[in-house]
Amino acid sequence: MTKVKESSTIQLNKQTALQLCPITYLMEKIGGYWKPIILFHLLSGSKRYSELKKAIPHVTEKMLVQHLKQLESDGLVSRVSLPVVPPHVTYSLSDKGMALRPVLHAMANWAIADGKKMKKPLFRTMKEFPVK
Amino acid sequence: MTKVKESSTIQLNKQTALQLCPITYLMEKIGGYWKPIILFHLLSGSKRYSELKKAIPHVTEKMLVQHLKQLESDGLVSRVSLPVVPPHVTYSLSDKGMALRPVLHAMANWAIADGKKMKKPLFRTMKEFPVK
DNA sequence: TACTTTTTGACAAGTACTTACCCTAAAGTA
DNA sequence: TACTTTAGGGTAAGTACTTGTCAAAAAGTA
Repeated sequence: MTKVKESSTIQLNKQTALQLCPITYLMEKIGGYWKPIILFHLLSGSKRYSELKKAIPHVTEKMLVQHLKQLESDGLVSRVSLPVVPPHVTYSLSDKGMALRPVLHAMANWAIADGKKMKKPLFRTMKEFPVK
Repeated sequence: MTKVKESSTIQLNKQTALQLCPITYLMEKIGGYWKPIILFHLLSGSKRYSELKKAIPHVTEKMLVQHLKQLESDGLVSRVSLPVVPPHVTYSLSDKGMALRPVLHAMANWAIADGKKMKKPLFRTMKEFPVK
């Protein structure tokens, strides 16, 4: 990940904000565009790197790897690498990551409900997105 | 908001991704660092611009205004401006925004649970964050 | 031998996000 | 008169995010 200037104003203020706003705390962990999407796809079970790439077609490999690394170092995702050639790496949600299930479900439900209002509904039911 | 190059690869791919992944759909609406934080603060009732600024001390005015505008144009937030001097503007959640309550609650609950594991818990209970 | 497969790493370049600083309007107050 | 208040707008500059392209490693297959 790109290094962040530690001394900037926000960085300092964030210290206190983290202790005041739970959402701010969560955004530090899974904020950004890709992380929730990645976590959601892992909700249905562990996936190989290439499976994730297929499941999230519009993410670049760069982003996928980068965010998986961050998620791993934040303890939300477990990485298992088999020492074979070609490489075989699987990612899955850790217990801590699994604790995000209600959040991801709430997100998906909102999207499904909101998407249904359109002429051509985007999604039908939550069943389309099986959970392990 | 800064204009987005419509012809980029992701933009095109997003079209299809939106119809496949509900989380992607939601991230298009409230993705990013600040929006969930703003929405969370509006959960406890409508707020004046200056109240929001106080409640979220580390956001710059630029960001606050920009995201409020986007949230308004996405129909999640209502803006009421009284034609007085000095200006008096209040923001509140629309019905559509209110529908995000379960999402925001799930987020807050996760943060509270996760924060409790630390030596010095970040938050105590959800009661600290009253909801209208 | 040449090509394929899988999971990345390195680097350069472009795009988006965020900040910092200065400015306004018009009434009320000192 | 001078200063304060509120809700932003404008511009420039810095920082972070994202992409695109090139490359490796080592076994298996044509």
